[in-house]
Amino acid sequence: MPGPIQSIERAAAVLRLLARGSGHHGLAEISASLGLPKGTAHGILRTLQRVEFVEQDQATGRYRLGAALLHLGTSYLDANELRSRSINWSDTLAARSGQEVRIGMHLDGAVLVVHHVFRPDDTMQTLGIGAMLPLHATALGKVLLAYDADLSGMVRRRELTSLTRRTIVTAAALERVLAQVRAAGWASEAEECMPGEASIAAPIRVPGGLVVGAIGISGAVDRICDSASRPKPELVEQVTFAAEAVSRSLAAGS
Amino acid sequence: MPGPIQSIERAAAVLRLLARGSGHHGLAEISASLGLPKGTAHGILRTLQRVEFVEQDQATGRYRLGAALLHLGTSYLDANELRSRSINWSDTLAARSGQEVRIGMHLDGAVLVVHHVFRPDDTMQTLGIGAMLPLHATALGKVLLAYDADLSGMVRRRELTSLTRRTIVTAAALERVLAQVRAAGWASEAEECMPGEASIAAPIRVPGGLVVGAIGISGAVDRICDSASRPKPELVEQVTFAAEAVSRSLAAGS
DNA sequence: GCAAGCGGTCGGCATTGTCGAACGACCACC
DNA sequence: GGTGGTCGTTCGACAATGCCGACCGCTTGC
Repeated sequence: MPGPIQSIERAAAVLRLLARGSGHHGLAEISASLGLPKGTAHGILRTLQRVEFVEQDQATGRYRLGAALLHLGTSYLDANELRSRSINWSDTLAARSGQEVRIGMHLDGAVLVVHHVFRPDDTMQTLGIGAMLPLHATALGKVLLAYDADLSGMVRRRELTSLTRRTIVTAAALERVLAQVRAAGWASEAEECMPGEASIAAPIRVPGGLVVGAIGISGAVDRICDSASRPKPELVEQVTFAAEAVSRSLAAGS
Repeated sequence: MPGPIQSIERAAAVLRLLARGSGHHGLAEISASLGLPKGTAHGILRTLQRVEFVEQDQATGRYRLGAALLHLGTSYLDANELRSRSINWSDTLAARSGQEVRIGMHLDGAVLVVHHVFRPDDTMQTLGIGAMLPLHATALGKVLLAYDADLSGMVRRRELTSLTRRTIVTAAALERVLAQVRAAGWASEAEECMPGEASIAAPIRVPGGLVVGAIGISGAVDRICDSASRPKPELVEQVTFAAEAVSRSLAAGS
């Protein structure tokens, strides 16, 4: 792959940096974080501002993400085949299981949520589309790791951040779990990401077997697991069924 | 404002182009649309692909938007003060009026929807966050036009596309309506955007009076308007009240 | 009141991206 | 089954482009 364009890569790095911390970032902070001279960083920000990818706080002069990105993000959703193919089956799965449903795919060392169906009974839940979840502490993430050797290799070299007392933090333990996932064809997690919460997920494949995403349910531990702290078999069956249905739908469509 | 960076502006133009049409675009089409040599367009796309702002269809070689944009879009939402300040009042307005509520702001000659509350009774509605609505055919858009001279000047020089039989298509008629909006402090629309649908909106201001957004309700014509085809006064009052509440919240916070 | 930090500006230098032509793969149509 | 057209991609020479570090005016916090 011949030379990528430097300024565009830098602009993307600026946007990624602004996306972290969800607050306002100063020019000095940005240029220091990326190791760029102030003048260079300012030129990039000035240009991103012109195209409304970045906004500047009039009072403080600090920078934040711009409105044009919101429209680009939803335009991506409209064109995303994984999402459009899985919407119907997600609703079905949510109704049958009585739990909230998420579709995730890999992005940048994390799980990107591309679709989210609220739990049928509950009303107020925060919209999760576009959120990033940890790979090693969610059922969705374990599925993506289990079927992507490059990805699991990358994660193994990284520190596994502990989110609860139950989070898997050693590479060896994670590898054992991933082997189980590959053997079983589905993954689960109980209180490894959030106390009191558990989840189950299964892989979505394209023809040829490549795993492009995962579908899963999540909810209170006592709703997802039985008395022996094992995922309820009927829920596992519902999730794997939905995953296969979406995979078939991806294969059929185009 | 000294020189913007050419390649970044071009990359942004590519992304905007890909966002239109929601489908897959070929390299030749992109380079032709932007008036760039094929080689140059390819370099930009190659770089955008590296940072996952763009994906390429393995089979056809065509390009589409990438997953990283989804996360940037939702990160923008998290940091957007207009949205966070208006969430509570939007829920209240939806409950009182019984209609769906939208918060809009100006982006690139259109209305960008930054928040959306479903109609309380109805269940299945498509999520509207991130959508772009026409300025001249929606109540939200009329509000934004009425209080932004630059914007209304820009729109006046543009062809007003007709969406229904009732859409305002002449600059003179639009200017008359905008004067009424300024006089009344709110805007309405009936079947100018979609047959059978009507809407009411009012401006959201920051301290100093600058209009930064609009909040409005929309629904079936016979729910929004009375028998004389005029917006129901009690709904107008609820909308303007909500708009002022959000404006006060913006003033108080930060 | 001073100094340290901020965001913003400027202009010389050379690195960087631009550009048009050529390449191989693919498809569709004679 | 050739064959023309179109697709995405590569390459290398040129010079226009964007990079960079020093400098400016301003606010903020000692």
